[in-house]
Amino acid sequence: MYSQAEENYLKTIYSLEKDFGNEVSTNVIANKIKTKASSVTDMLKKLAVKNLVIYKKYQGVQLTEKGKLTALKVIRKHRLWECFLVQKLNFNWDEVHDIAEQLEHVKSELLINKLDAFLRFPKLDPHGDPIPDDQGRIIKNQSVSIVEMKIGSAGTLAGVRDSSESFLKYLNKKNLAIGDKLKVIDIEPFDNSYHIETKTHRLVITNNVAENLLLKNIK
Amino acid sequence: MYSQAEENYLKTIYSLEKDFGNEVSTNVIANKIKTKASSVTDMLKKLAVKNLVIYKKYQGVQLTEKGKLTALKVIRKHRLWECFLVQKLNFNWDEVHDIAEQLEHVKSELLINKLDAFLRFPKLDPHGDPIPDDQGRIIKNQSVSIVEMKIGSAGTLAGVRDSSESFLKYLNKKNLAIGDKLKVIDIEPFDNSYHIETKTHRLVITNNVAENLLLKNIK
DNA sequence: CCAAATATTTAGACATATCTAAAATAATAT
DNA sequence: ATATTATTTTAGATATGTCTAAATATTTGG
Repeated sequence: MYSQAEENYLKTIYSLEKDFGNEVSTNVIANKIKTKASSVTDMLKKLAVKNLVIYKKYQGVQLTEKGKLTALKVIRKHRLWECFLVQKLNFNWDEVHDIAEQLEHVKSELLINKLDAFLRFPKLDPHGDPIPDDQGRIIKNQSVSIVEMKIGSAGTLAGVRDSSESFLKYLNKKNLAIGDKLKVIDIEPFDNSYHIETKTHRLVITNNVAENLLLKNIK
Repeated sequence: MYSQAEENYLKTIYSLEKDFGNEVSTNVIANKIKTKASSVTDMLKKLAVKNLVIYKKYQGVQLTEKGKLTALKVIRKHRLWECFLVQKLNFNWDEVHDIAEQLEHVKSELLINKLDAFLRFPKLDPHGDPIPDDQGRIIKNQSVSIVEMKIGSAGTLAGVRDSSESFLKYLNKKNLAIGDKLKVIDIEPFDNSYHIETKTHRLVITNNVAENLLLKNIK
C-alpha cells in the first residue's frame, strides 16, 4: 500500500502534531527524521496527492483522517512488535526500537492481529505507551511529567517521553523502571533539579530528565 | 548491509544452483523472480562488483563463498520466521510464505538468534526444509521424490519441492501433511500417475504432484 | 557451416527518495 | 517599513532498481 518512507513520514507527523499542536512545519519534520527540508517538501507533496495530509506551501502540514489512521496502524505495529521482542525474546526495553522500526513495515493485517492475540492483547508497550487497536483507537495516556508535580506528591512511573536508547540506558543505570513508585522530595530552585525517592533509593535528576519521566496514579 | 533486492537475487541464485547445477543463466533467474532479463543483467553486475557472484558475460553466474553465506543467512531467517508463524501464531503452512518474504529482510543477527532460541532451535521449517545454523551450515535433506520410489515401498512425507500456495492448498484439500506415512500402491504406465495410500485413505496423484512430494525413511 | 531462433546485453527511460545550491517567501528586529 | 535572518520551496543531480527496444552473442537445425 504505502512505502516505508511514506509510513515513516506519517508516523513522524503524527507524533509531532501531538507535541506541537496541529500544523507541523517542514523544518521540524526534517530535524526529527534527520533529513533535509527539501526532501521533506517533496514528500509532503506526494502525501498530499494521496490525501494523507493537507499541505499548503510555507504553512506546514496536518494529517487527514486517512493519514492519521494510517499512522496509527504503523504505531500499532511498532508497539506490538516491541512487546514481542521484550516479552517473548527477552530483549531489554532499550534495545528494541531499531528492530521495531523495521518490523513495523511488514505488510499483513492478519499477521499483526495474530501477534496481538499471541501477546494477549497488551494495552501498553514496554515504554508505557498505549497500543492502538485494529481500528486505530488509542487510549489516551493520562500520565503526567514529574515537572508537573508538587513537592511531596508521588506516583507510579508509567512511561517516558524520550525513548532514545541513551535515555533508557541512563534509567537502567539509575535503577528506574516502569512500574516503580516515585515520590518528589524536593525541587532545587537554582537549577530546577528534582530530588526523588523510590522504594529502594533516593536520587537527584536534572529538570531535563524530570520532563521525560511520566507518572500516573498521582497522590 | 545488502538491499532487499540483492538479498532476493542471492537467495534465488542459491536455490537455482541446487536445481540446475552451477552456472545459473540470466533468463532462468528472470523467470523465477518474474522480472526482465535486462534487469537481471544489471543486478548481476552489481553483485559481481560486491564479490557475491562470479559473472561472465553470456555465461551465467555462480555464487562466491561470500554470496553463498549471505544467501544462507537470508534462507535461515526466512525459515525461522516461517516456524514462528506456524508454531506460535497458528498460521497454516500454506499462508506463511509471503509474510516470511518480508520478515527475512529484517536486519539484526541478535534478533534472529533470539528467535531461534525461542523456537528451541528447530531443524526443519514447516515445509520440511532444513534451517541453516548461524554459521550457514545446513543439513542436507536426504529425502526422495515419490517418482524415485518403487511400487510397494513406503515412507514419511518430509517435504515438498514446490512450496507455492496453490500446491500447498492442494495438499490440504487431499488431506496430506508433513509426517504422514505414504505407500506407493501402483503406477499407471499410461500417464505415470501414482496410486498412493495413507493411514486414512487412498488417492491418485499425477506425476507432476508425485515429483513434488519428498519422502524419507523409505522402506 | 551458416541461417534462423534464442538468449543476453546495452542504451536510454522512468519512478522513488534523497541531496545541494539557489530562489522565493515569511518572520524579525531595528 | 524595510533590511536582515530564517524558513521553505524549486531546480537540477544522484543512486537504486526497474522497464522497453535495439544490438549483440550464442545455440540449433537443416
